[in-house]
Amino acid sequence: MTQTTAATATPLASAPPDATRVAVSTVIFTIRRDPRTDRMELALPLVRRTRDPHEGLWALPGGWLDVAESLEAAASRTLAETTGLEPSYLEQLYAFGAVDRSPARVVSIVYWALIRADEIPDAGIENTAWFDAASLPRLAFDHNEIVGYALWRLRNKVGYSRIAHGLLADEFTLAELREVYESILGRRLDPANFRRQAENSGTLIPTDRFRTGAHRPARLYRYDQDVELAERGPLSTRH
Amino acid sequence: MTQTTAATATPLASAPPDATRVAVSTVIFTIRRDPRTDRMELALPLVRRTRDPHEGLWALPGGWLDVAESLEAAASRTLAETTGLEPSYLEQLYAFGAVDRSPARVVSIVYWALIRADEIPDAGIENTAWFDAASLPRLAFDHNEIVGYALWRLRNKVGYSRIAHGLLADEFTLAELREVYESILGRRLDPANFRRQAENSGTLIPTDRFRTGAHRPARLYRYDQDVELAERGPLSTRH
DNA sequence: TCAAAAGTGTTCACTCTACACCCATGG
DNA sequence: CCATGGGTGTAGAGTGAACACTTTTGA
Repeated sequence: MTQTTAATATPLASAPPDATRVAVSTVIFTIRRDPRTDRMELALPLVRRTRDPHEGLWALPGGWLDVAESLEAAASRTLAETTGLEPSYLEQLYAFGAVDRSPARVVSIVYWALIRADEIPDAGIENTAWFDAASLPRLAFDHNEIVGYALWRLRNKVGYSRIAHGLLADEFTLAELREVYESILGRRLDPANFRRQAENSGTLIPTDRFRTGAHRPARLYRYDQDVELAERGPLSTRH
Repeated sequence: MTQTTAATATPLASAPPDATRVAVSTVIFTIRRDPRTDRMELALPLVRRTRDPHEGLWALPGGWLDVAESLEAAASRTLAETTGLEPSYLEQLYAFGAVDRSPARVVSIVYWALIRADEIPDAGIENTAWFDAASLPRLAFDHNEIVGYALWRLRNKVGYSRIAHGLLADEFTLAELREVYESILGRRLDPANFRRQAENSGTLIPTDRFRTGAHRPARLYRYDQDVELAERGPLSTRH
């Protein structure tokens, strides 16, 4: 089972033939209100491929790893280059390295990220579009599988950490926070019990401000910055 | 920030100059009884480096990724080549890719594994030795950090999954299982409560056999194979 | 018969869940 | 004043920690 040695002309400028190349991709979620159902839903940006493998299909934003940059730096850079986004949360997801996942041998280090809706530039970028995470088209390479895993991790992690933070503005009501959890977990949560859990988590700071609307005003909360740092695993040296 | 084009002569046989290379390493734990303290402890095999970067220091078993093998296959192969071990549990840990973690640019996909003491070949392998996971010497590259992260993951995962299985023989007493948990978590567990939790987990099958010893014989248990499969995440296509 | 591990029972504190209920606001 | 979401109270089920207690064996 050896790799073909035909020196095909590839558009990958400095790629040595016959070598394994390292790519970096990012699954980046935001949350938005579906105007039709009026429900919050997870969305992610995809980039339309303009070159040969899977040309025309949508793919995760990403690019090649530079020799002089770390994996996380590469994820940030390629994400910004393809989508213009600079997420507030970025974490390594998994390294995908099946031999047949691309015509050439590519190992992809995939990151996943969260971004607040207000951090998304208004001006769309050429060949980039946002999709409902629950109903994606067929994507290039193994990217459907990758998004599925990212969703699994997001749902998992929301259960024991405060990552919902990455999807909300600085101040938010408990109902807004609950809506984030509901759309990630895909089920309704009891407002009364959610409130108690959130208040007892020790990570929320009530403010003196209220969100006024059609009904009784709701208190605005902030996340406790101090808790933020303690929560990360042993690998997080960033920030 | 462009790539340097100097063609340096490197000892890495088929390495294209100036490219990022992909390595695979494995942190593989077993459990053994420390003859001095009579306590169970986690141990892992290390390989003494015989070449230039960090020659003489101990390092994790591993090697280069082959162009025609998957990441997991490479982890299994390099582990077998350097230590002769074939673990019963193998899972991807993390991809390490800091620019300065090696003189050359190397991205390491690190796996972690568990192996039962009875699966370890008696005959030691040249340049390989087992170390107490709690008191390691200074290792080559960033391998101390990697082992630390693997320990963190192991402790984490033992809380919500049944991986302790990978460290025990087919049949075991609850006291043996408890000792595994105690050595992983680093603290004593109440035998009575541990028994109830284990029995109520639905993953243990009591046998009719008993382990006889100095005192009252203890019932032997097996793990339920059916539960095994359901427990894995969405990525596990193996087996 | 005694030490020690195997195994059982009970209590307390805490958490999750369901759901009844009161409060405050805009219309 | 009333519909609606904000916010509180409370009772039941379930779980984990602590620990007293009984059972069974080898020495």
